[in-house]
Amino acid sequence: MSRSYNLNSQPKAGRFSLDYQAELNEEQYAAVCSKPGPALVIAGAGSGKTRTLTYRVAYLIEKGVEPKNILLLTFTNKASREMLERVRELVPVDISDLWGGTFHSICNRILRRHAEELGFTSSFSILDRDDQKSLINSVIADCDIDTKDKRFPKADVLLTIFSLALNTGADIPKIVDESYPYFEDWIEQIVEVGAKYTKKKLEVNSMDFDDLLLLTVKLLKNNLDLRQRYQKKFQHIMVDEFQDTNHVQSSLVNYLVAGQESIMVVGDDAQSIYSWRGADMENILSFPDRFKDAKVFRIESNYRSVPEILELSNSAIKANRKQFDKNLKAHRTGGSARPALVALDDPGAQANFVAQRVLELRDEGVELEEMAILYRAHHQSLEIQMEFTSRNIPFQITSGLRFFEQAHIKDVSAFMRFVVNRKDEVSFKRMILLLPGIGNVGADKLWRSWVATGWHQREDNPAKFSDILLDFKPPKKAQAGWEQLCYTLDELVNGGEFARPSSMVYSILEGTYDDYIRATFDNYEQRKQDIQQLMDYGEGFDDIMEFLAQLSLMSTADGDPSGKKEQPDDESVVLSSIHQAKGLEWKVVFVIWLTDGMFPNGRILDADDQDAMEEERRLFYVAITRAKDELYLTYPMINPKSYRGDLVQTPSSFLDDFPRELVEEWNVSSAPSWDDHDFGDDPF
DNA sequence: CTGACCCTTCCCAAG
DNA sequence: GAAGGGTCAG
Repeated sequence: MSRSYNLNSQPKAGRFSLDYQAELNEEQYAAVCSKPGPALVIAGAGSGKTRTLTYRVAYLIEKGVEPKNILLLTFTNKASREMLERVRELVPVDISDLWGGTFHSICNRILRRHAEELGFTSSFSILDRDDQKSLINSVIADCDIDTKDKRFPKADVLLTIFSLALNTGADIPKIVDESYPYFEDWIEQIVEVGAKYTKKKLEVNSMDFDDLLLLTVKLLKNNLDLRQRYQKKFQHIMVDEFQDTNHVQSSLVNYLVAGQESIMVVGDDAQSIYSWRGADMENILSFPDRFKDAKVFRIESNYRSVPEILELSNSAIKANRKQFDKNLKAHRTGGSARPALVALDDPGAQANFVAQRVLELRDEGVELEEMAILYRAHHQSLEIQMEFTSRNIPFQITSGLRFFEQAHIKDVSAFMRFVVNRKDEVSFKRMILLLPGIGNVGADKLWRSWVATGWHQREDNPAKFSDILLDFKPPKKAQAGWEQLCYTLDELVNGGEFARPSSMVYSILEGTYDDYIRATFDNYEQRKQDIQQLMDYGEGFDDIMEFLAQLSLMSTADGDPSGKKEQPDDESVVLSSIHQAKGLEWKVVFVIWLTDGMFPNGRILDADDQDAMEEERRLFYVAITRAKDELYLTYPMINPKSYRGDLVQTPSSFLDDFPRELVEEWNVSSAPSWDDHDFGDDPF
């Protein structure tokens, strides 16, 4: 497609009638229209970061840069979708071959093309945490480690260690030494398990999330020709949320940026909240050192929040030592009330208050989707969910579990993953473990039979899976189910050709899985509905590999895949963790559970780690800067269900970081007739 | 060998 | 307060 862009063969400013000077402020304009070359944009919360990036893309295209030469890296699918959408609105040019997406999805795209170079095939599976765990457990079993007298770290802990090592660029002993000194005695075995785990992943043609990044870096590092091709392709690279990049992501960017080419990174050090997955603020702080001619742009006008909220934010973050000094200037004018600080009796009262206030605000004309409830940890939303449900307040929640990670979705996917990647031991076993009479041992035997046929590493598909699999000897009890399963697999691959994704899901459900969920789960209907949604989502795909990759890469924040669950007129309040709320904004924000131990998190308080505490404070900063018009900070004074035993809660120490006159303290404690309470006398 | 049941453990955030 | 892990009967 050499597209409409060529209609005007002489690219000229103003061609799209975009008036950059009118639509951007001075600071944004300087960044958007800067000359090619390395650039660092320090953009405070609510300063129009997204706007700056999207206009920059538009500007480049207007200057004659072809979309296919642009790479736009983001942290969430949502952010990438939104930005591309906005660029489309700005420029009358087909941008479908602009590469935009999360680090993981871009890496996935690159790796699908060159997987063979690394010993994988292009149909490799992507492992989620659960898959990783089963794989690593099989590795531990192979390692002959005596866990009797001394406790060996569990799969979860091992994975965290491996991931941290990889994402920070340190080696495993160093991580154990620094963060897990009590496993000192096991270092040798941990390293061994790590090495075998890596080997195993290659063997079963599967990559975990870290591999997607790491192997892309490896590919570019080892293959000069390929590296130069991608460098030439991506003449302009833009990275959003750069403060949250880790070591691997940073080297990836470095490999992609060729000497003179243009890179623009955007970020805000005050919003760095991902150090626990290896994010290193040094990446943004030292950017000017690594790119010698880097221009630094600062965008400090805040368009989002009323001055009262902004003043509180500025004040709250000041307690941190490690930060670029900055003071966001309010662009909006005042007139509204100060943020509310609300002490409640207990979690139930807190939920009651939030629900009550939400309803009142809706009566005042604020739409539900303009309100959000934010919290430190997912489980803190429990009472709110119950209260909203009982009051019929519609809400949407980004839970901890991704759509794809739900057991029934993974079960169905296992069938598809196996036919696509026939080395995928994890999926094969998951699939056959569903049959009654097959346990770990039986599954392993059948897997060995499969490997013995050699079909796992053949390039072509068998015309019929049943021709091969029916010869196997499953346990007697499982025989009937086994046969049924073989015929289901035949439907997924007709004469060597993959069926369409949606019809695969259909075959699996009708062929075997429906019986299983009916018998296994009490919420059969719900689960069946989810699978039907999966089917609908599959309609949008022709290629099964792309479908599976998309499922794995989809995050919780992207919601369920059908995208049609919420009708447009069905507005709802958002319940979200603060991490997932990053980059978003609402008119009204409630930050709940502001007690020591809940937020800041208890472990961090106990550990007395200054850096961790500062990150926690940045998280608080992110939370309150989401609010445009109204902000409510709430906390329960008593937590009867505290398993730590601290019945009486201490208000969050973050609340001491700012002068009390910046908030309005609401007194709503134990009014017996709370439900009838009327806010008529309150300042709102 | 499988699967049910009881007990311990862990409750921080995500692509 | 749930979920994964270990134990033991069938």
